Amino acid sequence: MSVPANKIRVLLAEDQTMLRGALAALLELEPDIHIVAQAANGREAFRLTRDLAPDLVVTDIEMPEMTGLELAAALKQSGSKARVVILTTFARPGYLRRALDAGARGYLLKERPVSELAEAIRRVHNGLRAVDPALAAEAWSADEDPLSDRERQILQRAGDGRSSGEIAAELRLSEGTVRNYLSEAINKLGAANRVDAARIARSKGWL
Amino acid sequence: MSVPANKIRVLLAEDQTMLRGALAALLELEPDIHIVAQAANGREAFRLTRDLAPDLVVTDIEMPEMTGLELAAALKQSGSKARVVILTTFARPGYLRRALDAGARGYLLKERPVSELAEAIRRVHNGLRAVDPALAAEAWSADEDPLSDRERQILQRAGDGRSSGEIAAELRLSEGTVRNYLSEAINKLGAANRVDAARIARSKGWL
DNA sequence: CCGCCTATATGACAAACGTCACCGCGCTTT
DNA sequence: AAAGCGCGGTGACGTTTGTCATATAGGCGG
Repeated sequence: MSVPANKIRVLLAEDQTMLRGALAALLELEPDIHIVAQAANGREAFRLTRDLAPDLVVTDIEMPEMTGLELAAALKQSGSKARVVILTTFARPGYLRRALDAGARGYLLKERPVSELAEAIRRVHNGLRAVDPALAAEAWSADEDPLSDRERQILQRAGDGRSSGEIAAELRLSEGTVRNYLSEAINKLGAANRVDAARIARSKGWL
Repeated sequence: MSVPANKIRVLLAEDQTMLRGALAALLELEPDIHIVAQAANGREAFRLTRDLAPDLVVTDIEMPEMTGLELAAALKQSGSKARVVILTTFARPGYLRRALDAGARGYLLKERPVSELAEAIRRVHNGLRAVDPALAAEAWSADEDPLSDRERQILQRAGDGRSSGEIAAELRLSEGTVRNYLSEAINKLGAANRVDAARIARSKGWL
């Protein structure tokens, strides 16, 4: 493998200031990596990526304004050439699947040391993939998201403590229909009730 | 302020490997700070603090085995001379109050830059306090936790999707009693139902 | 011992929830 | 045109939840 003539130009998107700053400082110490910009949310990251055309975007998933998964999809759709590495706390198969569908080349957990992040950046910049091996294995055998869009919408709100009536009003459905969708979702997930169903779906990365 | 003759000996407790490693590396670059050990959970941090007697413990709150708040309380109770700085994502008044009750001298958010962490470490080592100013102000006017121990126990489980019957069996209460406690909690928190109540209590740091 | 407080329990009732069978409409597929 | 399908809706039924009034038993200061 050849040493790059120029540094890899990286944009870092992460909403937690302390982690973002610490990672930027450490990555900047690497001889072949340069942080061209930092963003505290997905929308800012999208704008900066368009303006600065970094080689690579390292992004968290759960951020305000726009999630990292939405960011990856938006970049892909806008024809950006920046490659995307997802960096997240969550080992949820559903997240990995969505990330790869959105064109991400790397998926790394915050449970791993910083050195692996630098390594993943190099691999992806060289056209390879960098997916956490344990998670990749798990994702292979993991179940598909069985929820429809409606069920997802409704389950999100139910998991937040809204009543069937409130959800129906918000989504302009009848209350009976909302109950029907919830019953379906509970059944599909093998849950005991709506709250349990929301918990399960969240844990799998389906919400 | 005098420059310390010897470095401040710090133990760092944080369960997320990447953040822990990055902070340790950056703090170690400070001329007056030395990381004597790292811990990935509260129990380990407690043991290492006993064995290594650091000047100061920087700890996350939400960790496996033992939370940072429990760690602070345990250190205080065991007569440890190590001072405690809490470092957390959550700007919850209830957390701050519990931290100070447990003897913590610092409370800093992960929303702040790394430089402030180093500064907080120095302040606390010099016998001062270091509490996030915005949060301190908010905590002053914040409401007291109105929940009893029983209500907290029950609300936790209800927020996880357990039924009244299941909770009753687990805690050896009658189902009616569980419903009574939940009704009380819902009323105290001004919530619409058990799930809403759990959400509110969590957001205030009472669960 | 008395009164009071707290924790737990009971019963009753209305509201919300979960389930199921079934309907109607618009769209595809054939 | 007929059949099938997905989405939304209805009605009915039993269960769970939320509320309230009330009860009992133990602890504790006076």
